[in-house]
Amino acid sequence: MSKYVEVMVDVPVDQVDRPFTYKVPERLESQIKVGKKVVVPFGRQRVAGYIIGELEADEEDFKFAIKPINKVLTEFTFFDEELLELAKWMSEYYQSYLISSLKAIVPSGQTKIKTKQVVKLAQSVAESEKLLEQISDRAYKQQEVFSFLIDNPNCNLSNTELADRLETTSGLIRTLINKGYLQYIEKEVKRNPHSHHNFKATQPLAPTSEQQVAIEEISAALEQQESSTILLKGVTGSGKTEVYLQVIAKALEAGKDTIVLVPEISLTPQTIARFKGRFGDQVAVLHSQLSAGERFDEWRRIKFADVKIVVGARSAVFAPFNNLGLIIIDEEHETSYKQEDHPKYHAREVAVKRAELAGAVTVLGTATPSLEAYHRTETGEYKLVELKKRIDDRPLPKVELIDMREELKAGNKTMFSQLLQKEIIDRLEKGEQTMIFLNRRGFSTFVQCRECGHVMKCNDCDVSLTYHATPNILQCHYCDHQEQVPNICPNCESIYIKYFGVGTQKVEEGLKEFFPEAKVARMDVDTTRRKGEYERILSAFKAGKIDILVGTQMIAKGHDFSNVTLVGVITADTALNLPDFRAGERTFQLLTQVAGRTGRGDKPGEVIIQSYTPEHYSIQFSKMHDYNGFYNFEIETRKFASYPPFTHIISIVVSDEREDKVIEVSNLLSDIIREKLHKLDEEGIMLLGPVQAPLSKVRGQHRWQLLLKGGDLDTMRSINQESLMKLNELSTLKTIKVSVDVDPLGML
DNA sequence: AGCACGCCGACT
DNA sequence: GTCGGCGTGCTC
Repeated sequence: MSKYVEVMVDVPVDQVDRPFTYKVPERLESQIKVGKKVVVPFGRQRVAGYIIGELEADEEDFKFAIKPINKVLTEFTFFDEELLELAKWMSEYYQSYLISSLKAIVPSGQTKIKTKQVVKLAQSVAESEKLLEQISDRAYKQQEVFSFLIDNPNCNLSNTELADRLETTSGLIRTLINKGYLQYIEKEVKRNPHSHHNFKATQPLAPTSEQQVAIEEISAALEQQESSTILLKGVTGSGKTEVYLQVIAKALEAGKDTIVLVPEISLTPQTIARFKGRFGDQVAVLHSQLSAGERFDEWRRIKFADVKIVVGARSAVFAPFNNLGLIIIDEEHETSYKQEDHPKYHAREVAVKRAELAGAVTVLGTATPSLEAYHRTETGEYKLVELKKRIDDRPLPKVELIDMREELKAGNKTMFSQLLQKEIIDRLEKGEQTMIFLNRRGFSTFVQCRECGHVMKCNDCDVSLTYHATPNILQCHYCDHQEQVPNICPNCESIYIKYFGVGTQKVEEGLKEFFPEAKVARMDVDTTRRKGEYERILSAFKAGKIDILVGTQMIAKGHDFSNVTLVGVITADTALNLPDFRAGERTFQLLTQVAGRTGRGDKPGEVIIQSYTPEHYSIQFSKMHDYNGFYNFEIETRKFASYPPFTHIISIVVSDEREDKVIEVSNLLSDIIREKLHKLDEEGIMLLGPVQAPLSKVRGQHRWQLLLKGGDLDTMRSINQESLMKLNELSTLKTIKVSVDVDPLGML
């Protein structure tokens, strides 16, 4: 009997999405463990892989020759059995390769431990003291360096650092090393991205009675020692974060670790400060701006050091804790929790699964639960805990709806309604602040020839180009392609080219024109691309150096500005016209979040929503701050049309540069699936399409789409998988890309 | 994904 | 006569 391992090789293709068995050479036996990264011979090459299983066997047990692994790359493991289990679940649920799921779990990029050469005594302190006397008094600098190290044997200084400190040269220290008095030792250094930050320590606040109830409910769940999920539905400004902080403290008391997920966009220094302020060094932060090395260091702190809490975006759900007790997902409804590339997982679903494996509690916090989450409180899957009141009983802001069609009829051709103008002036006079929200960046959303109607479009994507006034170009928001603004229509050579639609740049310009005395700033991807810019704008706003802040989604998230008493929404309907069954939900959530930015101080807030379809239920219910009204309406629509949460959707997108091939493959695949559905007599599962995808071309890739819709996800998945296998057998067009998304969030 | 094997067109 | 086109198949 000898030792063998099962290895997933780092080759993400269909044919090798299964473990391969390797022999463990005797010299490596002690290093073998599930979760370690290894190098193995694979065909004629060598590839990296992860150990996912160990076994004892005889050579004769195998029908084929077994090769030995070449190398074990790390002393530590990248995942334990629990995370491996989670990866397997993810691969199955989201139909992705196991190696892809493993790579999603493991820290990406650099996984080298950074070391530096530090200068140490070559002998013990006592012996060194004797040696010191041998150094001639003429070499007084050498004596000085040597005695410094005798006095401070535990300092970790490199040659140059030591030379700096003692005002000498690295050559002198090298002499001491050559004489055998000192030596170099490799020492690990940890990058600490927050070392320069000082976080002000905070104490728990006295909870309101509602917060107290929520804390008790969650604490009770924590004590139960079994997995459960709680939806914490709290209106904006109701103090959800304080509830998080206090239940984390409970988890800490019980010796359990906590993962806090926040949307990427909310992972700001202020957010981090709230957690570090309460729990100090027990908090690690994982965010996308960390370099690969910093990220790896934080990962190691979580795995090996005494970190108990992780705050991070989506992928922090894989934080390598082994005593997980609590997972908090803030703003549970946020779409950024869905991973865009394979495995296309949703962090909420992964969190609930991980909690199940670990016996932990998941808390989903939001003012506007996703239909999925709220529906599960009705089915009893999740427990519902509510915070209905704002802190200090502050009222929710008054919401005014403006019908922009009426404004136009009344002769107002500007993008600001009469009321919005009046209220902005009022705020400027009172020295209070205004936020103006718009979901489109750029200046104009499209550019059209008035003569022939030609719209300037991106060559590689099926979208119109957005005009950006600075730096005066047309830009594609899907592929970042830029081109010059034409003087004449490329189609009919007319000179009558007009800019339509409103973007943040245009709003900013408009505000400066209307209110020349006001200080106006804009915050969107374009103005915050440079590092630190985001922070700078927000702190200037907070400090009152800006009267009116214009922005996209970015300004809608979680910020707490007590002097903001007016929020304007330029057009509420931009998302409503998208071909997406979640359009209403998106709009309701967005308007509610935006409205929540005001009235957070002592002064009451006001919201003005401009719309061309103010009668739409999403807009009406958000005006009333009526989540339940919205939910009841929306859930009926979903039920009627068989949409999630009553069904699951699997989206299959076929793409290639050659549209005819895309259509051919789509049709073939649809025939295969339809035949299977027919044979299985699966009436509960529908196949829609193939149709040209709503976003029919991206980066030169034509896209056609098929949708499987039904209640039985397991069956849908197996039909899908078998069909794709069959497609692979039948089709000669194996280079055409087919991408599967289980539970897609958007239809685009 | 790589990489080799394998069977048909234009060239040192 | 070969060099090389990319179709097909395999990787413990």
